[in-house]
Amino acid sequence: MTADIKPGSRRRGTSETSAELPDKESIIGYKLRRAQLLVFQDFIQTFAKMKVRPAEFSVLAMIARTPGLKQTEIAEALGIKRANFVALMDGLETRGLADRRKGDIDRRSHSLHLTPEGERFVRKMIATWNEHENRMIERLGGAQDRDHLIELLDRLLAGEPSPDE
Amino acid sequence: MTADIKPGSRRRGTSETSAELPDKESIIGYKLRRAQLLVFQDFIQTFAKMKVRPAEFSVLAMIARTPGLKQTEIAEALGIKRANFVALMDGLETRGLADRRKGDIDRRSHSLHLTPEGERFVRKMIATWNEHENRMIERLGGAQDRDHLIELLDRLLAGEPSPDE
DNA sequence: TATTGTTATACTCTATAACTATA
DNA sequence: TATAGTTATAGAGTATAACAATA
Repeated sequence: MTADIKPGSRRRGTSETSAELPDKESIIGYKLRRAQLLVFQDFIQTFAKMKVRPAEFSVLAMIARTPGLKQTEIAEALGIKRANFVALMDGLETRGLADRRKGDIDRRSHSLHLTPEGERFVRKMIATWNEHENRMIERLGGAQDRDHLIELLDRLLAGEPSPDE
Repeated sequence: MTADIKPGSRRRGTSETSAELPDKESIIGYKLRRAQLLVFQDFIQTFAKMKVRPAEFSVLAMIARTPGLKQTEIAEALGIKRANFVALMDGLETRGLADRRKGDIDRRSHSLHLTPEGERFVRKMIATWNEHENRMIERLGGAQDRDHLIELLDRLLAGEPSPDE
């Protein structure tokens, strides 16, 4: 259960095994949190005019990609508790962007779809999103670096269940 | 102001300029959030027995590295609003780990120090932290990959002011 | 009995305004 | 007048328990 870190890589990082005081600049979780905050802040500013928050964006994008999924399926896939999903979906429905349809076979479930207005809204949303995402890719140094970052983050996430109930 | 992404890197990522529906698996902010949540969850579990949360850890580590800093200096460096720092510091003081000393020159300010018990606590804390951090480094593939991840995150953060008031 | 969606609720983080004591 | 620390408070985001309708 000991770490067993690969050797020959101490060019710049801090100690792995000693009792050295950690510097926040080399702590994975700290840097991850700061970077995530920055990216979300850019996202929120970019989408302020459209009144779309990150969670709403991910729900709309997922309904657009795969219409007809059940509420619980979408909530689970995005790591949102189904209890908290209700108010989020209420908002999208009130704004006329998406709607719930009673399932034919299982009448407990709701399948989710975009309204025609929701379809139009999502098209504008994607354009705005490209603007934001390209800005982040530029900061990273290009799409290749983006791919590399995603790969490293996937390694952290590998084999983990969705953080849902 | 258009993106101007480096060419020749479309091996795996999704489109940068079209109106394609984004897949959550290739969205920087989404992956960043999930990875950060996972790392913090591991941190919280690892430190459950010591009753130390991430913010408390970073404050204790910073006081240990640089004793005598003012409250506001530490709060700002860690991206914590000074109003929210008060309760956090109250907790550390109540537990006998750190204390505030009235500044000699400027008697409005408080300089922060560890108590002797705080020093002992921090030593145990660092050992526990190494356990957690090594687990994360292992997941990434080694210290070199950790360094690479930190570098990519630093690019996102480059030139940004601390997200403080 | 179990599951889907729902309500109510609570707890943590974060954000802002206003106060006090010093400067 | 401005600053350091503080208080109070409000808003997100997230977590759990329990209920009604349906399976």
